[in-house]
Amino acid sequence: MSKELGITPRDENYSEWYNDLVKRSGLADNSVVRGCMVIRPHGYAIWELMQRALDDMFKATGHVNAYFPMLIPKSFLSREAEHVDGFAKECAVVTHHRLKDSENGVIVDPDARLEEELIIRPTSETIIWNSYKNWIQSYRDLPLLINQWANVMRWELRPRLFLRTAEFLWQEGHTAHATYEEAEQESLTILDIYRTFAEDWMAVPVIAGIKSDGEKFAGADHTYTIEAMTQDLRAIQAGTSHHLGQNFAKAFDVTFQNKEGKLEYVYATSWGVSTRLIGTLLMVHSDDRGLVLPPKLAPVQVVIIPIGRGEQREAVLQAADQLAGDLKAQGVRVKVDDREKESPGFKFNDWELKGACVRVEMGPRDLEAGHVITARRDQDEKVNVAVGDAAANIVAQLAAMQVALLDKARAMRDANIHRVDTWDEFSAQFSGEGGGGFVLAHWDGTQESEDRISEMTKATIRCIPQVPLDPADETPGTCVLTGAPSARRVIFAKAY
RNA sequence: CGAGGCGUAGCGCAGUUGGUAGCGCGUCGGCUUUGGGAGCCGAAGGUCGCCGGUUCGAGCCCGGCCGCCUCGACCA
Repeated sequence: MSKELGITPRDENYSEWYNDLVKRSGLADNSVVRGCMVIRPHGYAIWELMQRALDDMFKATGHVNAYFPMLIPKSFLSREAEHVDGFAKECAVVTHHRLKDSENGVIVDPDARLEEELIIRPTSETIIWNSYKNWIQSYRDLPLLINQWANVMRWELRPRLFLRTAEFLWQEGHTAHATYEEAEQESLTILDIYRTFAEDWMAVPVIAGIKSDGEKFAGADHTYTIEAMTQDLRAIQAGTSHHLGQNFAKAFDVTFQNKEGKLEYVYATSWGVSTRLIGTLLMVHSDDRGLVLPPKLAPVQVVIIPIGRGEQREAVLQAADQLAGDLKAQGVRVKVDDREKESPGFKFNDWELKGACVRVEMGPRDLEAGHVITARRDQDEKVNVAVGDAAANIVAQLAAMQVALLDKARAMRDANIHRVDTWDEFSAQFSGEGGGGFVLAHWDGTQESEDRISEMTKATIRCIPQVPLDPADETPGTCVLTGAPSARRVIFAKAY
């Protein structure tokens, strides 16, 4: 059946499954430009739902939105040494501002070379801090809590739809604070928003923690992250929140006068989540029949499929519209699929592919019996529901599904977290084709060990959990590679 | 940037020894049909990735180029 639907089964080839899923479900296409993607309406609708939920949470914690330009003077990138190192290899550069005709078609006009080349933002710290310099003079100007929704470009050599594209959509928060502690609090507040969003909206369980120095953001003092596990048992970084210390304030000379009248450099944070969240959502919940979306982020939560022709059709459609109206009144995103050309069977498959959470089948036989048939996307059974109870019942099913998806994903993840104490066990866990799950192991804290481990096993340190998964994980031990002392276990995994 | 694979109708693919370009799905028209991708009849649809070579003749052989996908090194 899956073959007919054009989706490669997961256990046959997981990455092909993912590509098929994205394309067949109508979320996105590859662009003619390598690495870029066309986000189609169904995919963009998911992004809009994500944006709304996150934006509300940012606003509720005192943030405001603004917009900064996409083009950044090349010189800005090199102000912060680590920052330029981190991004130099993947920047697109604007060099000219005019085209002209020639025999071979349109060409770049060599006379229109820019005096200073411009970088298409890979992230906006530099252009934003250049503005903050002008906006901040006094402690009264702080904190400055700004977010922007934007596109950015990182010239990826190996793109994957939603997971890693050259251009992607995201939000990036950039805040300025009077003290280190306040900036720390901000970065943790955001980390908690991300964790809450992942779990309560995406139904994706995540482990919040801090990145090792080797994995932190280029230019950050330290980086917090939320890490999820995909169905092929790899880790995926779903969001990051950085404490930038005074690095960017120093690079852009942003100082403020404190209450004592003394000049100080401000403290900064930056934080972001991207359209990668959509890829994460797919990787965690979807199956061989298509999208499985958590109700809170499903563009179509309920689809009603009227069955019957001729005289029957009119009555069925009327009943369908009635139910749709009842559901809409309760804030449910519902669609009546009244296409005449397609058969009911086609529609069942089509909406399973597109990830409608609850399907309602409604035909003459049901109307006569005074019920409708419902089917939850994450379950196999069909359930009869009395017409009078249908709206309330379906609303309850959506709520139950939201919870069930999180529970299922958490059970899957927890079953694939391993505690390992010897190098043999460790390397065995990551050998072979599988992702290997999350491995909690002791690490001596050195960059050298981190690099050697990733070289040998392809597994990297995903994070040091903020709260230990088990209190015993913070019992000192010895490094799984070197045997040197270690304060706590950290999470290793192969990552997207 | 390294290794492999693939470019033929909108999509998915076949194309034998070099001999007039095919199949399925979709599309369009007609009839019939609606409870898990319905049926029959008919029709439209092609720069065989591009350039060159071999040949009487190239989708097929040879050379070059371009693009895409998968896997590695780098990354949200």
